[in-house]
Amino acid sequence: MPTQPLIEYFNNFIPLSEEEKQAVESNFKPRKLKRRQFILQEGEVSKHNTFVVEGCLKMYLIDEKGKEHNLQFAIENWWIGDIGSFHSEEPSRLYIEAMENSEVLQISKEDQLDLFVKHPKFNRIFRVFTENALVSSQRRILQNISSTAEERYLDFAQRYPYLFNRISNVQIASYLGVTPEFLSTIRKKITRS
Amino acid sequence: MPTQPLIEYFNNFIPLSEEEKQAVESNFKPRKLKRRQFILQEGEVSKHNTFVVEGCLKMYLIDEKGKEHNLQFAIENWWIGDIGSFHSEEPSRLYIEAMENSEVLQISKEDQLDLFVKHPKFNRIFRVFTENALVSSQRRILQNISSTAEERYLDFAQRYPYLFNRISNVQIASYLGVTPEFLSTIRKKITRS
DNA sequence: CATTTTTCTTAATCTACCTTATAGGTAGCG
DNA sequence: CGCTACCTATAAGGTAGATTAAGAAAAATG
Repeated sequence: MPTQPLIEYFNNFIPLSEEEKQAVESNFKPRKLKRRQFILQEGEVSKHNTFVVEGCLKMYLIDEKGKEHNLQFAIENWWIGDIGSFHSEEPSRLYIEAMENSEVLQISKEDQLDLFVKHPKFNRIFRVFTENALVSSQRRILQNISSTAEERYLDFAQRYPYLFNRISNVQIASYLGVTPEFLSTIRKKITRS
Repeated sequence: MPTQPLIEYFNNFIPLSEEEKQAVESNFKPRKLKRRQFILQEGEVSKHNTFVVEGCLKMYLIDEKGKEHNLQFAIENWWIGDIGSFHSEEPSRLYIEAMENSEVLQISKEDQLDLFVKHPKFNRIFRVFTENALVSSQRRILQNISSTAEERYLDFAQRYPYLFNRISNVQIASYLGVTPEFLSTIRKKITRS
């Protein structure tokens, strides 16, 4: 049963009934992704909410100069998706790409609405997930407007050690909002001290 | 009835039954604030979720150098609160302060949970609010890591004209993550061109 | 295994933004 | 109304971080 990890994930959060487990089983579709494969590209409407069973993905913006800016990473047991486009059904400005061969579970908008109506518990579960995501997002904003790149880098290493040891510095630099060259000088400075 | 603006606000979003209106009426408490008055200070646990009926508030962090960094403003029909502290019941790192004499409606955590249980529609309403807040928050992160201060300033002016004409440049600078002095040079450059 | 692509580093030059200081203007407040 | 606090502008000098370029190491790909 490919949805097992997701059922466990929900169940750890709030215990699910058999019907609720069944609903997860039937509404989420498994999908295998190869490294470099996209599940969303700029201009497309985001049709799915995605849970990562195995692997690693990134969501990013490409600016007018062609540079990538990472908004989010997602590894095992994380969610990823352009919520704005998913709800407004307007074209996304973002890309979501597998950084490793990955395995995900996806739910469509209709199926998610259906899940919320038939099993209201998920309304509450997703409200709390979204609240948690908002809290992280706000913490990151405060850090961006109040800390130096070095402080942000050290915090990232502490906060996400599993990501830190899994992705390249180029990707971390893009997430922090600095160039890879400058991240390299930061790293040199840190090891010296 | 001081909760009338909030009831209208909810009702415009999703029509409410009479019992639901009644529940809003009885769970939200009105409160008048004077300019400079705090409804949250660093070290306190955030006990309320706040809706602004009239006036203007800001939520900010004070860093180790004593500088304020604005995370959010709120005027009429906006929500403000430290969601992280509100849910975790851990001390907040943030301040929420009235920038004008204001009138707000506040709900406590128990009352909000009670509202969600007795009137599940609010679960859905608050899920959608939180999603919208997350989308804005993510847009701001992308802007912080990919745009210059000048671009962020022009975007702020376009996106929030009512705020732009209501608060000082010092406050805008703090929100954008630049010093007031540098914002002043940006403004000079813009008017010249 | 060989080849191509990506990653990390270093260094020089350049720019966005900060710091400190000064001063006139504007608004809150008794 | 007048005082005080805050706000805005300006400018000089300083620092964080970008850009460009180039080479070596590591990893992906076939």
